[in-house]
Amino acid sequence: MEGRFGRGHGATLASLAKELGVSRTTVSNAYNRPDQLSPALRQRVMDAAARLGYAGPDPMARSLRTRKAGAVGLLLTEQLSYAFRDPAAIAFLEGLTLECDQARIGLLLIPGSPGVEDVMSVSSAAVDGFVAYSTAEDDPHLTAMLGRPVPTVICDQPALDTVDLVGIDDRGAIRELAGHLVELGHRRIGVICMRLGRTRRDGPVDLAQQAGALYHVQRNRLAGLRDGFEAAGVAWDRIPVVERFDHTVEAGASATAEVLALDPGVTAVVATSDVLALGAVQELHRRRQRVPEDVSVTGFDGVKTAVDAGLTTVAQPVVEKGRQAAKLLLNPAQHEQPRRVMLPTTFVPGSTAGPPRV
Amino acid sequence: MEGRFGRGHGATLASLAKELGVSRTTVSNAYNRPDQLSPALRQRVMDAAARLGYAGPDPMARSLRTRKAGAVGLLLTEQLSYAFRDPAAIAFLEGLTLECDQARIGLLLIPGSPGVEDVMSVSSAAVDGFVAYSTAEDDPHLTAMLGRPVPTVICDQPALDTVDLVGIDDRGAIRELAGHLVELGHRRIGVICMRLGRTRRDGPVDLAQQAGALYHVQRNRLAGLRDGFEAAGVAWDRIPVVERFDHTVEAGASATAEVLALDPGVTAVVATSDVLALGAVQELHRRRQRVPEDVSVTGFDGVKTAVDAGLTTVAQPVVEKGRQAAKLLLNPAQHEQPRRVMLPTTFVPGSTAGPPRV
DNA sequence: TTGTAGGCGTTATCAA
DNA sequence: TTGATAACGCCTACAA
Repeated sequence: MEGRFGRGHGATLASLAKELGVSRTTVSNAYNRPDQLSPALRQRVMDAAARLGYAGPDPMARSLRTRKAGAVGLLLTEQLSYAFRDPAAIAFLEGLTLECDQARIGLLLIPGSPGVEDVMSVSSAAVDGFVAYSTAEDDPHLTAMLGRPVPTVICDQPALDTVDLVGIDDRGAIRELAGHLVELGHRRIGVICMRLGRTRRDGPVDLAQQAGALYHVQRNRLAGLRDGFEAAGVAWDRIPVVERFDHTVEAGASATAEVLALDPGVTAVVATSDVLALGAVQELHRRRQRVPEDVSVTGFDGVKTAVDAGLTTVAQPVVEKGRQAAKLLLNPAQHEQPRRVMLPTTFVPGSTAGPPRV
Repeated sequence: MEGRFGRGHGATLASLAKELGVSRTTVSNAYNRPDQLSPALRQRVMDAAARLGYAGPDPMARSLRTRKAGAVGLLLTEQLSYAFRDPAAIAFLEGLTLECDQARIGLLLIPGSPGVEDVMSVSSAAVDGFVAYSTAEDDPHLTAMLGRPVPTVICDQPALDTVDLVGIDDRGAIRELAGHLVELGHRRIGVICMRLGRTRRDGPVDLAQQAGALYHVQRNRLAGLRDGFEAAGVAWDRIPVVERFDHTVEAGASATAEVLALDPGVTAVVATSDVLALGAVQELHRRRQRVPEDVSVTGFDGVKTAVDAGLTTVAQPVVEKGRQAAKLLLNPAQHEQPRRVMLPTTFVPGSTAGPPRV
């Protein structure tokens, strides 16, 4: 990736200055402080620049000198392309960029998949700050990011007591959903959840695995469900909980199949995300089961396609999470106290949860 | 955005070297060429780094020295947040990031709205190359980008004979669609299109404005429609063409209302994008018109929601456009000849185009 | 295996 | 209004 059709290859601020017989300061000022210069001289500089194919101060040199990159980094800890497939991630990015636009700063998407141990992409990212979106507690990219001497904000997870956080009350929100199912009369349910750790694992998870999940959001959602169902006297350790590493509709469908194999008598399938829930509905329909007459289904997130499809779920303000994260980053903390922005969630009744079949 | 909770603020490669009583080279090697170092010494370096809070070589200084940023820039010439609202842009980004992931390089989203004349965000972006996505021919951001001495690829528009391009045959593709409508019997149609220039304008456009459009894609699509309809003996200058600056479903709806006011007798509304077409369908339904029984509607792009809704349209491989753009950028041209990657389009019959009402 | 030294291209400070 | 000088923090021949 070098050169291009022989255009402006070598001119620098210094070479321009020499050509014009002025100092480098003058050329620099022509670009950065037009008012510190006679218009005539400035024009001479600009003309010469055009003639020599000088496109202005080199961004890297400038960044080194000013200690500013003019960009913030987004750490996803997932294939970058995932961000454009997952509706919640897309909405989060929309919120983030809303603020970036306003502040006129760039957003650098930093590559780094869960399996990759190489954190060079993080340690060598030229940014003025980082936002980490929903990473595992033990992710090396996260560690690398926290090591960098720039402000940092975490969205969703993990909650660390040295870093600003934007999130929601996952545990409380899903507990409410559980309460709703309990009130409808459900006592025999199945749960499908997103990945609990960074290594691929698919299948049923026991209590220890639930408690040890390094994705705090999932851990909290499972804990919230447990809160809700145990309050109604349902033994949590008898509820099948099936994990999926991939967060796709297909994964939700196959997880549902697995839940039904584990307990064919469930009257409700609770998913910890809308995407998985959509898969559950799909699998149930494939089996000629009606939703919610035969089996109820609930999700989490409130993504548009799910809400449009009538899913019973909990909506969280994802775009707003992005905005708040950017705002925290752009207005760094004054005190030593890390800041917490907890956003409200809303129960979405939908039409996929009803009384259990009798 | 300075500092954070007093963590590692000052350590540099040089200070680390002094602390350890070794040369800067040694410390540098510890990070960049571990094999050029005795494991013991390397460990000493890393330990000292951890102790002093040194997070590794400064990215900006490294970039300056190596002349590599480890990122490519994406120029949208639109609010950044737009990229996460427009389905086609999202798909393009997915394609782009698919390749970025593989190459382990970052993607820098560069702010710059159509109205903004300040191109600092472009001239000071620390990137190894640029992809410009569908910009106006006269956009100053584009000019600034082309001035930078790094490789560049343009997607969709404008077609410049000095720059690599990825695109489709807009004119031919939509001509086919026009032919389809002609065959069905449509002779009286209305057209709604996206913005033709960088300044806000909404309303009917005349022939001169069509020909002068600085967004080549729109110009070509209108030309393709003209080709198709004139071939059937329809006088193009009698066809109402309504422009909308905003690319939203609402804009499509209001443009449709305007078309219908201009010619209440149209039997088909042709939109130059699916998003606008969706708005057309919406507006027609609001008016209790059946689609396609009363009025036919066609789109362009083949975005998922539109295809799912049964829209008659032309599908283009948007994700693939992103991949190809990234590939061109990552494998720079060997010759002086600019490269052209023209991707195939597919006619999607859908169910929103039928014979005209009699 | 380790050290020396020059320079990447710019901006900040201070003086003229 | 303009110029001289000193960093910014690092990489990399080259030498030892």
